[in-house]
Amino acid sequence: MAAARNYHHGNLKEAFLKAARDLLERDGLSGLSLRKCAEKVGVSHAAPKNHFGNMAGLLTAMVTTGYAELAMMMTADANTNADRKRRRDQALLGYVDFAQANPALYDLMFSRDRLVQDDPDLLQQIRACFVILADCSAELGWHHGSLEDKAGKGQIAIWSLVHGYAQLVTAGRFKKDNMKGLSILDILPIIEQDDQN
Amino acid sequence: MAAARNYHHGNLKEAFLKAARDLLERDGLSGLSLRKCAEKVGVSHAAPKNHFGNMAGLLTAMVTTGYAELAMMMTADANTNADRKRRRDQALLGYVDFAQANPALYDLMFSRDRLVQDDPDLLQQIRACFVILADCSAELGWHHGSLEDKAGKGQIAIWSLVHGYAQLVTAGRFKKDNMKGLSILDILPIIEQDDQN
DNA sequence: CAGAAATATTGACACTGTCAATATGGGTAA
DNA sequence: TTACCCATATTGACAGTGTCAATATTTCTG
Repeated sequence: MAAARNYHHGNLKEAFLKAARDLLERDGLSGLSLRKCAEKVGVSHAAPKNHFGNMAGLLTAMVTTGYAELAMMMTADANTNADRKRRRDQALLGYVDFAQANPALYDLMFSRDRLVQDDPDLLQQIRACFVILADCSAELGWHHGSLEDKAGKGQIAIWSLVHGYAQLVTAGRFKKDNMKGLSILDILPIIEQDDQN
Repeated sequence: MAAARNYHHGNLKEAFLKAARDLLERDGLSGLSLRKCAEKVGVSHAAPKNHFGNMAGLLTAMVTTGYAELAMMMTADANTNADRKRRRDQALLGYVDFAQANPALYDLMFSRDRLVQDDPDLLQQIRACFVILADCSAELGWHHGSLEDKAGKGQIAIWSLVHGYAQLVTAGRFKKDNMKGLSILDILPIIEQDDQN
């Protein structure tokens, strides 16, 4: 066997990640500590250092797995042969689903604080999510500007919209009356420029 | 004089808020502590308790002033008689300007962790910002859905877009090549539904 | 089987938020 | 003025935190 049940504990790294994620969603980021993770897993308080270096390393590793899961949620049952609009809808719905299922982790994923921002694995997973969103935005309408800007601006727009929506919804910023039966797909088409004013 | 130079220190509460904000933007949220604030102001380490109760109280008060400033930035040089489109543009630009000028505070303002979410003053300031954005979204185009949904969905859409854009920009998530000379006003009009696909 | 390397533990340190007990000073009424 | 009360500030203590150096233990390798 390659990486299972080796050494003393056997896959302690993944055990830490799981414990940390449980604590994060249960008690919030301020309720998460390395020592609680260690106790939950059943090892000494300094054990995490061997696997993550420090707290920022643990959080970065956890966030990296979060982006990987986010990418999976966006492409879950997406038949590659399906038309792009269908893939786009699936990606946006999956994006919001992920945020609602993992609100504390989602917040941390967009925090500038406490993460190793230039971690190569993290950057790679972020880029993978960006690629999926870029595919979504390829057929977005475009009123002004040159054609070559289309892709770049479309990516910025759709990521801004879905990220803002996801975070504001999970933060409870919108009144529930306004949200009845509403989804990100209902919000997507309503922003456009009103030229005759 | 009413509230200046009273008691021992004189306006210690505002001194704490200013010190906390300096530390927040300089060292990030994880580098901010009550004891550092107290030392910076020149009082004992337990002094903040009298004014804010605890750390969450201090952060909540700071965030509340942040929302007040955000509202001011959105309505800064907005002539009430100006047409709505002009006021909308000013509000969106002011919104992004605020986020870029106070990135750490802006992040904290949308954090579910470490704040007293049901603080009345905080809720009031958030609502004030929402009202301004609601005014902005009143003339947004609307392709589908009934008229009575217009206002609610428009508010959700525009707040989602500008919040997502502001946070992703301040987090450095967009490549600088794509952002050259771009503003939120360039992003606003590009999202619409493509019906013929 | 022995040495090396990876992994885990122990003990310590400085720092943190919070609290109870105490001290200090301004405001107010006699 | 004097005496009192109350808001405000200080002190000292405590449990909890991340981090590190030193040490111990287990696994891998030759």
